Amino acid sequence: MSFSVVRTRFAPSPTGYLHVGGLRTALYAYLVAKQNQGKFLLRVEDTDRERFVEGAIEDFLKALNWAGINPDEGVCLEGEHIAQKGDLGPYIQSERLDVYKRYSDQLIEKGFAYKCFCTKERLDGLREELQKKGEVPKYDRHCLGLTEDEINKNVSEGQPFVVRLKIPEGITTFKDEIRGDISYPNKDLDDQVLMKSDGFPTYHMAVVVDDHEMQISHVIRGEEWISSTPKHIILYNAFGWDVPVHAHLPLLLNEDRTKLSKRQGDVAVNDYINKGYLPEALVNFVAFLGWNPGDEREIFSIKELIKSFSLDKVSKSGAFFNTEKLDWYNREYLKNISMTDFMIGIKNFSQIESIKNFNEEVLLKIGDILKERISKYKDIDTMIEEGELQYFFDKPNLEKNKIPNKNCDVDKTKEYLSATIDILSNMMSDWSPENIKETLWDYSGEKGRGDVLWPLRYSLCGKDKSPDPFTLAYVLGKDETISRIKNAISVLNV
RNA sequence: GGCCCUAUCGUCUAACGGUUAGGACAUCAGGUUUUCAUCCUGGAAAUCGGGGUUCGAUUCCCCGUAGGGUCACCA
Repeated sequence: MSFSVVRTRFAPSPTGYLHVGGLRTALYAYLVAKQNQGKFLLRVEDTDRERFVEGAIEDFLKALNWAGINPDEGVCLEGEHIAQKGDLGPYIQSERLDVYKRYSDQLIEKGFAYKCFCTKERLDGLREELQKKGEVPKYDRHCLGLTEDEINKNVSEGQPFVVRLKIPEGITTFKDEIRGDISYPNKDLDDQVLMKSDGFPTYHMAVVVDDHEMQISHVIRGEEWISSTPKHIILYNAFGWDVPVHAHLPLLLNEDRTKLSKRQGDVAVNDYINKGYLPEALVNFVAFLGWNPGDEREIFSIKELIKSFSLDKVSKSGAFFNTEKLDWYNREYLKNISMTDFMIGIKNFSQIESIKNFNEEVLLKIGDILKERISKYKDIDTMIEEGELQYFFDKPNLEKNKIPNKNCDVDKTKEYLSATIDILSNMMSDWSPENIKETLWDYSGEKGRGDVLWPLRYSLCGKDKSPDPFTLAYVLGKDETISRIKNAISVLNV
C-alpha cells in the first residue's frame, strides 16, 4: 500500500439521523486517524435525491460534535451553518457530478464499463424470469453487444441510459483488516450500475472515486458492505489505483439479533442525548461494542481510546446494543463529574416544569442523593414526575401505623420522637448531615437505632424508601424538621 | 434460494494448542453506622453439534446446524 499518511472518513448519507451504529463507525475511523497522526474526514454521500432528508447533515454533525468527534477535513459545522474545509473537496457528492462523469467516461473508453439503455420494465421482467427459474437475478448484458452506431443513435435520440461496470472473469479477493482474506467468484457479481440515468453516480462509483481522490487510506464501514467490496476492488483495478485498507465492522444488533433498527427501541444518537446520557459514557460504551483492550479495564476516555484502539482487536461477530450496560457506564461517569457540572447538566437537560420548582439551594443540597440514584439526567425528571421528591417541598401525609419501627410500640415511639426534638433543638453545632448524625448517635444507640431513626425518617418523608434521616433533616432545615416530627407525634395521638 | 460473514456465561467479551475457561453488566445471597440507594464480599452462570489434526483442542481443518448480511438506476 502506498499511503504514507493515514486518512479515514465517515461518509453518511443524509437520509435520516445518525444512529448508534454510525456513531461507532465514525468513532473507530476517528480513532484510527488520530492514533496515527492522520486526518479524519467527513463526506456527505447524497447521491440519492429521493431519500434526501432536510436537516440530516446538521443533525449528523451536531451529534458527532456532541460525542467529541470532529472532522479535520470535509463537511463541518461553522456555527449553525454547514461548511467545508480542505483542499480535496468538494466533500458533498452532489457537488462532484462532473468528477464522476469524467471517470465514468474514462472507464467506458478503456472498455471497463458500458452504456446500458435497458428500460426499467425490461430489467424487472428479466429479474422476475430469472427468479422464477431459481437463478440469481443478474443483468444479461443485453447492451454490451450494442454497436458503436447503435449506441450513438440511442444517445442522439435522447434515450436515457446508465453506465454499467463490466465485471471481468476470475475471482476477486480482498483483505479485510478484521476478517482476513475474503474471496468472491466474479461470476456471482452483477454488472453494477455506476452512473444512473439522472447523471448521478451510484454509491459504488462515488465511494471509489472519492476515496481515491480524497486519499483515503482506510475504509472503515459496516459489515453490510462486505458483499459490494469486490465490485469496488474491480473498480480500483480498472482505474489502476491503490486499494486502501478495508475494515468491515460487525453489526450492532437488536435484542432479537437482527440488524439494529428503529421499532425495536432507540437507535438514534439523539435519543440518547435526549435521555441525558453523558457523551463520554456513550462513546465509551459503543467503543466497547466489538472492541476491548485485551485486559480488564473498561473505562476509557476518548484520549485513552486513541492510545489503545486497534482494528485487529475488533471482534467479528455482531453485538447486542444493551442499554443496561450503557446505564452502568453512565453512572460511572456521573460519579466522577463535579457537583457544579452535575448541576449544569441537570439544568441543561431537564425539559420539564418541575425542575423549576427546585430552588438552587435545595438542588445543591440534594445533589449527592440525586447523583447516587440516577443512571441518566432523564431519571430526575421521572423521579419528579412520579412525586418521589415531593417531600422536599410539601409535608408528607403520614400513616399512623407506619410511624413506629417494626415491633416497636406507639408510646415508646412517641417518647423517642419527643426526645429527638429536644436533642435537635439544643444542637449547638452547624446544621449538617454529619453533625445531625453525631448528635443523635448516642441516644439512638442507647434506645435502639432503628426504633429511633425509622420514625424520624418516616416522619420527615412519609415514604417507605428514602435517603437517610440525617440528610433529610439537613435539606429540610431545623425548623421544618422539628415541625414534621411534631406532626408525626400528633398523628400518633389520634 | 445463490454468494459472503459469524458462532465462549442471559448480555458485552478475555483466553493468539496446555488456564480450576478470566473480567464486566444483569441476576441471586450475605454484609455495611435504621429503610432505599451507594459500597463490600460471595454464589450461580458459557466454549452450537459431529468428525478429524495433535501427546493435548474454546483455539487449527472439514461437514453439519443456527444466526446475520447481501443480491436495486438505495446507501
